[in-house]
Amino acid sequence: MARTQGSHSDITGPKIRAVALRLFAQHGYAAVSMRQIAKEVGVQAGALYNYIPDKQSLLVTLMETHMTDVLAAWTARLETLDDADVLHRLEAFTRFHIRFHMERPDAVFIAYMELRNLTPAHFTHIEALRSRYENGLRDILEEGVSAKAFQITDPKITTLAVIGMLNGVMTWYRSGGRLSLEEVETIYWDMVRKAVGA
Amino acid sequence: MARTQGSHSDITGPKIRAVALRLFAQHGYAAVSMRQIAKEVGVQAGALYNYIPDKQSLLVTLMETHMTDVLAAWTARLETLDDADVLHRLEAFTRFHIRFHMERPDAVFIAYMELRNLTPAHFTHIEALRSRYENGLRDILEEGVSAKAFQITDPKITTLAVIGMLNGVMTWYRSGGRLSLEEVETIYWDMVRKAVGA
DNA sequence: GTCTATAGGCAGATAGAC
DNA sequence: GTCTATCTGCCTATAGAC
Repeated sequence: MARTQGSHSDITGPKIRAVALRLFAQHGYAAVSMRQIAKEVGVQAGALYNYIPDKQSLLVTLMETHMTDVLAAWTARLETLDDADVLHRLEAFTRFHIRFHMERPDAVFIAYMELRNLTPAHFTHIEALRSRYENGLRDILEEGVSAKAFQITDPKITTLAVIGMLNGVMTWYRSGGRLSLEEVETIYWDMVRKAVGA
Repeated sequence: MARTQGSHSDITGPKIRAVALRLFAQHGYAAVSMRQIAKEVGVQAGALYNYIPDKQSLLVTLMETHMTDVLAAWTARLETLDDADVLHRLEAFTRFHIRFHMERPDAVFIAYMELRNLTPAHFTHIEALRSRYENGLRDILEEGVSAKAFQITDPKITTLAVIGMLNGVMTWYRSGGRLSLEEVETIYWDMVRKAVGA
């Protein structure tokens, strides 16, 4: 049979990751076959193995990329706020978290839901990245407690509670609904501010 | 070959559901085979089909059972509080939600994570049950607003934010840690109370 | 770098014996 | 009600041609 497509393709690698991100989020890692990914990329299944050693590595790459992206983006945002007081930094984190995560719902979903499909070593690695990000919020809360700007009994738990609350947005918000994302941010910021006693 | 086990077993049905609940939560619906379930139940794969028409029905049954259990338990709890004021009802919901869900982490995880594996009809059914439960919280919040006991700009969103915050407990709390569940409940109740402006 | 073809194995579900 | 055996089909990953 004649080959159906020629070689050449510097974009096949990124395309594989983009397709996998969408399919893994939609159906779950275990439910997606390499053949499905290949079909949507537009190559045969065997060709995928020129870009990835195996299916699991593809998943790890997607999760790692997402976590380092979040970290880098928040670090960059924080640098623009060096002189801001602790309340403004908390507001910045709240709005940043909602907006950044709403822009990549597939990556967010995968980074949380597919942790159980990682080997222990990969799991530890990904969770370390997540901790570094969450510590960004914890640092703000602890500074607010020291400065007596916040009334918090347990900054570690408050960190987890706030992150949990903000993550909830991803489960229900759809653009084109009753509220703009800006309005949702403001409502959540109001709740976060009150919850920390500021 | 001789059969390895005799017939009779009124407990095989419940056992199948218990095993499936654990395995689906641990590895994900798509990653668990009927043979795996059968092995842990102690029967051959074919025998499972005396109890369930197919794999998907098993998943639906688990999710439906969980949702009706939550609804029934909260309804029962609410009936013991008929004369309580709105602040006490909100506290009761907060503590109930954390405690009830922490007692069945597997069912909670499945009921949230495996929604994408449902047919549209099943999805609608399960989501309707979830809405009925969440409306229990929304009713409290709206009553609190009417009574001017809470300062909330948007009860619908506050409902989702509070549920999201409380659900976060399931992702990190492990018994035997630094805090008892009672203490965690109290910390979260403190945040919920402040967040609604009570 | 992509193709075709295939190895080797496991999947969900069913049939018929007991 | 459970067994064994099996149908049919898809899975991941690799080999070798071009």
